Amino acid sequence: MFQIDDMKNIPIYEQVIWKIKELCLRGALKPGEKLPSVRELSGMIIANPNTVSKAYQELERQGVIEIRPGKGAFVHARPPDRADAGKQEGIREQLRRLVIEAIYAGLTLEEIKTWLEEEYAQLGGSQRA
Amino acid sequence: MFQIDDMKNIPIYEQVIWKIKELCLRGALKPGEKLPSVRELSGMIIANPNTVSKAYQELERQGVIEIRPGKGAFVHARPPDRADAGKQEGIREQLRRLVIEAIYAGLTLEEIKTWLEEEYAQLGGSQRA
Amino acid sequence: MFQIDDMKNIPIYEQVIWKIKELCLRGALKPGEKLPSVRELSGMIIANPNTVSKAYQELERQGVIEIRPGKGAFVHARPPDRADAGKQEGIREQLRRLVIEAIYAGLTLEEIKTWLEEEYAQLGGSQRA
Amino acid sequence: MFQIDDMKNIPIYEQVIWKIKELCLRGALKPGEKLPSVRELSGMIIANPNTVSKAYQELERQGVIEIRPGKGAFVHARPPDRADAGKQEGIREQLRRLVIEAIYAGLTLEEIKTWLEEEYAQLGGSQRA
DNA sequence: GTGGTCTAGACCACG
DNA sequence: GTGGTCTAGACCACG
Repeated sequence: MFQIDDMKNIPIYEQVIWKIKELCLRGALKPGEKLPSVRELSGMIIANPNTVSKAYQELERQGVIEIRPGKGAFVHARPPDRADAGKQEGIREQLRRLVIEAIYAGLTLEEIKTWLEEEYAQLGGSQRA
Repeated sequence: MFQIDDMKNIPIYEQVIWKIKELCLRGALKPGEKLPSVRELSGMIIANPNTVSKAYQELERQGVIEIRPGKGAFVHARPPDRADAGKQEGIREQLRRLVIEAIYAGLTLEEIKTWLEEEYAQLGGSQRA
Repeated sequence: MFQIDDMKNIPIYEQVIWKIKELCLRGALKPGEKLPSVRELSGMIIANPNTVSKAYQELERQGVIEIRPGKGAFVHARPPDRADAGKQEGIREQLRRLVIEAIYAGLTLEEIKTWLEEEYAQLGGSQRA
Repeated sequence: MFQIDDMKNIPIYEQVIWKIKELCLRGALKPGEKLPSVRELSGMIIANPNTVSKAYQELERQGVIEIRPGKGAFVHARPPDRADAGKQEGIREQLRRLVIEAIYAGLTLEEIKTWLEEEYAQLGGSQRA
């Protein structure tokens, strides 16, 4: 569930951030639910508690979770649906680079679109749109 | 043309790589065409020659350009259409993360798809697909 | 009356201390009046009795209340008007930091002064000054 | 200049944040100016580089400085003058607590106002208002 | 038991 | 030389 693949050059704390966001979107982690403690999770993924703590703090800053010191970390109740213009532009920039790489990898527009739909569906996007 | 914005924490050499790939895909740089020399380009974008050199070497490794020692760097004739399974999986992984961020930024599937199509079209993808 | 909002990371026992001091200053708690027992108050605000007990002990240390073992806690008769030099310096330090944050938040001197006057008035400061 | 007094219970990294903000407001650090490197500053104040780094990253997040990895940290060019409603409410809350403490320390409204004006003036607030 | 802070020290990418 | 990441481990406040 919290299995982290040590991917190539992607910082562990970012992988933790993405994994938890993914679990929240899939509904595997529900609003109000308690996350594993910093120590528990660091033990599970064999990482340093500081690394996990850094991920949790960034997740709180992004409004995904809420940290109650001494109590633990909890999935934030209010769903994240703000439309941040700056963030959206950053995502478009990422998309631009992804398309460049995709074309060089021999992928067609249709293939990418299919993947996109699959990933969106797996993240429960259909419930939102 | 080779204008590099020092974007948020993206290494300059990666920006150079993407920019040259983009220009190749758009047809602004044609197969066989000579690229600016390392010194010329580093002067244009006010970057360290080592940085540009690193970008060129990576571009050659990826088969995008060819470096002929003493002659310069040239856009590779062979069009980029190989299907690298490992690379494709990496792209899918990128796409997964992009979708997670997009949902948290309040974007719908349709919006992302529209962007995808626009970016693909701008890179001359229609000629390939 | 003793409603405690679990504010952003401010320890509950400190919130209790401030709330009781505020009620004393406003006159809602009068000199000699009996405070709720530790158990009563911890029940009201849904907090650990240890937490409330810690707040009461700190309030006694500061001379705000008096704890008579077996009898309960009472608002201290002696009004709080001693001039503690060390404490005043600490307050000035707090003020310095507050002003820094206020300027960065776009507040003007006049706005802060107005707030200051309002807060002072609400705490019955006019009776003293 | 970067002297940090190890105050009672205030985290070192927060003290660094305040000190740098103060220096920026006073004009001792000018827009575009380079801050000491993480290692330099950590040596100056006898703290761990990680602690200074944490302060710098928070300062960047707040828009006070800009970190260019490999280059250093620089005072942000655009002045911070956004009016964040949430932040302003937090400041008012701080002010409320400060007034409570001030009254218990025997300070009058006039004394606090005078301090406020002095601190504001020292931070170059007159240039803004 | 929980998260927060901090140290000491290592290695790495970028330029 | 610079900041970024990470580990190992310590101590502390809160409840």
